Amino acid sequence: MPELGEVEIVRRNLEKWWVNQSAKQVVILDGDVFSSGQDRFETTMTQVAVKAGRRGKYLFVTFANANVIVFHFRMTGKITLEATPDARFMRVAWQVDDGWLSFKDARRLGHIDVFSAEEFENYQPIAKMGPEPFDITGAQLKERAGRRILKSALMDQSVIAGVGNIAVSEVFWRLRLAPDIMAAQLTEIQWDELASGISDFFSEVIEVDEADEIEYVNQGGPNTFDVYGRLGEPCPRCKTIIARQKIGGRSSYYCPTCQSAAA
DNA sequence: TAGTCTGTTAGACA
DNA sequence: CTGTCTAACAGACT
Repeated sequence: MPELGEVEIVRRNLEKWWVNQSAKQVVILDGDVFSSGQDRFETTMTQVAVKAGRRGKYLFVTFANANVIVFHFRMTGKITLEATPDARFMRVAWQVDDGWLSFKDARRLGHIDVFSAEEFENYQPIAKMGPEPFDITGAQLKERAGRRILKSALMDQSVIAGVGNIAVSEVFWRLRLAPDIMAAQLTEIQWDELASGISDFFSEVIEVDEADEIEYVNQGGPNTFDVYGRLGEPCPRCKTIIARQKIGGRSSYYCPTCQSAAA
């Protein structure tokens, strides 16, 4: 579920489903999901969950004993609530008042860590992460991005937290930025538009996609985006056929007319 | 079928 | 340090 908006939706769901309770039963179906702390997982899960938090694309739950369990979904991970759990793709499951929560991950790229409070403080991916999109100005974004290809800079989590491949395609289309534009080419006004555009995009995702289970465009879910995943379809603005180009190893979808380099 | 795609990111390399 | 590429993995689509 991977970009910031979807992770935030799961965080809110966990606040409803899990916080103020402890797991009644815990089942580990695939111990490989732990990149650290498997030996502390079950004892931590017996504690009451105090808070569900998020930084960028990382989701974490803080427990009564101050331990923190961190979830990262990578490409295809999710947390579901089911009355009768379906074991397909399930890696870990735990029972709460409303049913069974489980971490599911078809591609098995996601991971879980169990940290003490101090270890969590020092967890580098979060410690080094840039500001949340809701808390950054255009000028700050410009300074942090440096002089790289803009897309690469935005996807660097230490520049700004939570931006992924879909957000880049969608926000670039809205602002009419060419997919391969360099950071140094943006005007001050465009930096401001970019900072607010990213923040608006995530706010909308959270609003539109809020649901008990996240659906992925690439796994049969509906495509609610303007250009992402729409190769060969007409641009919603000008009807030019949407193209695709790899930038920094990741596909960018864009309108060759609206998003010309000169713009 | 076989090849190509996929919402991520750490680590290897130039 | 910077940027670029790949692996990790498994399923869906062409």
